[in-house]
Amino acid sequence: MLKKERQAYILHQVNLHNKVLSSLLCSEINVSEDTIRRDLQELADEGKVIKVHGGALSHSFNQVYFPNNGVYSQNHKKTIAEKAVGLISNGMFVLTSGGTTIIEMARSLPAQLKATFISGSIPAILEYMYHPNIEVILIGDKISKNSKITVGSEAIAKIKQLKADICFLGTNAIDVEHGITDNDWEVVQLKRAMIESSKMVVCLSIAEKINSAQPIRVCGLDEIDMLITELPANDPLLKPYIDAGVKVA
Amino acid sequence: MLKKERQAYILHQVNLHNKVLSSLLCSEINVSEDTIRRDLQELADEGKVIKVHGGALSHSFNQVYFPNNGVYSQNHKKTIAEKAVGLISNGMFVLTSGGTTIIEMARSLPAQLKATFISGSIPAILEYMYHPNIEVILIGDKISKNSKITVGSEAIAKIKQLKADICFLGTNAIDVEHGITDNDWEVVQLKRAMIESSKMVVCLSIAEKINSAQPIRVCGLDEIDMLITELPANDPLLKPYIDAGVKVA
DNA sequence: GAAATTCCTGCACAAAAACGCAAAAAGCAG
DNA sequence: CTGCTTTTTGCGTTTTTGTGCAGGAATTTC
Repeated sequence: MLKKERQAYILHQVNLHNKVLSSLLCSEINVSEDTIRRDLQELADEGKVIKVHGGALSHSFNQVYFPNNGVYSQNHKKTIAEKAVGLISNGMFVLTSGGTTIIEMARSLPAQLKATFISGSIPAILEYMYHPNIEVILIGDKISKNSKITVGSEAIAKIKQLKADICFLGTNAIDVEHGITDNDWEVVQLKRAMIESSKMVVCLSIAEKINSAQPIRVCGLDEIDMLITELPANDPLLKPYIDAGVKVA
Repeated sequence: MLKKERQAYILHQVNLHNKVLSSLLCSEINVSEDTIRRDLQELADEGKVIKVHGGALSHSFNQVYFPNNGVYSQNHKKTIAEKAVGLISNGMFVLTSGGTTIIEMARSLPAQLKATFISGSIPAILEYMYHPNIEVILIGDKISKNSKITVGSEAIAKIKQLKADICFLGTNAIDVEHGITDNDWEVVQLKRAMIESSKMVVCLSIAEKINSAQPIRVCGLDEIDMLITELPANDPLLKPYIDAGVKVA
C-alpha cells in the first residue's frame, strides 16, 4: 500500500467516524504504530486532522471531546455506564438527558447494538453519531451553553410526542425525602418531560450525590424505576431507596 | 514496445485502478524501473497522473479521498468566510446550512457579534456554541451521519415556521443554466425550506464549483440574492451571474 | 502512586528516486 | 549501406524516502 493511499484511507476514516485510534488503524492496515503515528502527524501538520494522545480527531469534533473533564472520578462513571448499557437491547427507543455520566454511557455502547437514541445533548449526540449501528434523533431548540443541551418549550413538546422504551437521566442530587432534584430550571422541565414519555426511568448517579438535595424538584422516587450507582446493590447507603420501591444496580 | 504505446498503457492502468506501482509495471512491461519512472514523470508533467513515492495515482483518486482539501482551498474558504461575516450585523436571525465553507464562516465570526444562529449542522453548532455572544437554535430531527446534519420533515417544518434575516448556503454546484444543484436529496429539501424562510439568500461557493452541476436542483439563480466566492467581483467567471441579477462578492 | 499505554528520538535497513554516463536504438542524409 | 545526430534505455552510484525497532520520556489509567 502506498503511503499516500494509506493516508487517504486514514483521513477518510477520520471524517467518517470523527475519531480514529492509532492502535486500531495499525492492525487494520497492517503497519507499525510508528508509521500510523507519522501519518497522523503529517495529516495534522497539513491541518487535516487533530492529533491527540492515542489517535486523531476530526476538526469539528475536537472541541467537545473533553476526555476527563469530569469533576468526579471517571472510573466510577465507567462502572455506572457499563451497568446502564446492559439494560439496552436491540431495537429499543432510548431517551437520554445530558451530563457526563450519560456521555460515559454513550462511549460504552457495544458496537453491535442496534437501537435508536434520542437526545438533545450535544456531547452525547456526537458519541452516538459515530456509532455504526445507532440511529440518532436530535431534539432541537435553543441551546443552553452551560449544559450543552437543547432546552425550551419546543424541545419539551417534541419529547411529549414520544413514548420511549427506556430513559436514562443523569442525576445531580437524590434523596429519600425530596426524590430527584436539580439546580437548572430548564433542564428540570426537560427531565420531567422525559420521565412522562418513557415506559421505564433509570437514574444514573455516582454515590457522592446520593442523599443530597438541590433546590428544584424533578420527581419523586415513586416515578423512577431504577437507580444505578457504582456501589454494589447491597450497600447500606442504597437500602432506603430499595425500601421506597426503587430497584438498584 | 514503443514509448508512446507504453505510456498509453500506463495511463490506461492508472485510470482503471486509480493507482499503479512502478515495481509492478516494470515487470509487466519488461523494462527497467528507470524507464517507468521517466514515463510517470512525463505523464505527471502533462497533468495526466499524480506521481507519488512508489508509483502514481489517478486524479479521481485524489478527488475521492482528498475532496478539495489542501492549503489553497482552505485559504479560499477563509476568504469567502470573511466576506460572508461582513453581511451579518447585531441582532440578526441567521439561518445556515451545513458544509465546510459554513464551518469556516462560523470560525470567523467576530467575538463581539450578537446574533441568533439557527442550524441543523452539528459541526456548525459546535462552533456557534463556543462563541460568547451568539444565541444558538438547533433544528432537531434524524441525523444524517454522512453530512452530520439533521434531515427530515420535522426539520423542514420547523424551518418553515421561521423568517430569518439572512440565510447562508454552502453550495456544491452552481451554473447559469441549472442554478444551484446538489447530490443529496434530503439536504436539498432542507435548503429549499431555508431559502423560503429567509429574507435574503447568500450562496457561498469556492470557484472550482462554479459552472458545475449536480443531479438535484435546489433553486434557480433568481431565488438567490448574492454569491460569495474567493474571486474578486470583476472576475470574468462571475460575469454571467451578475448578468443574471445575482450580486457577487 | 504504580502499571500500562502511548509518544518521541535516533538509528538501521530497505526501497525508491535522482543523476550522470554510456550503450543501444531510431531517424536521417548522402 | 554508412556515418552522423538525436532519442531512448539501462546501469552504477549517490541521495532521499519510508518503515520498523529499541530505548527512555511522557501521559493516561486504575
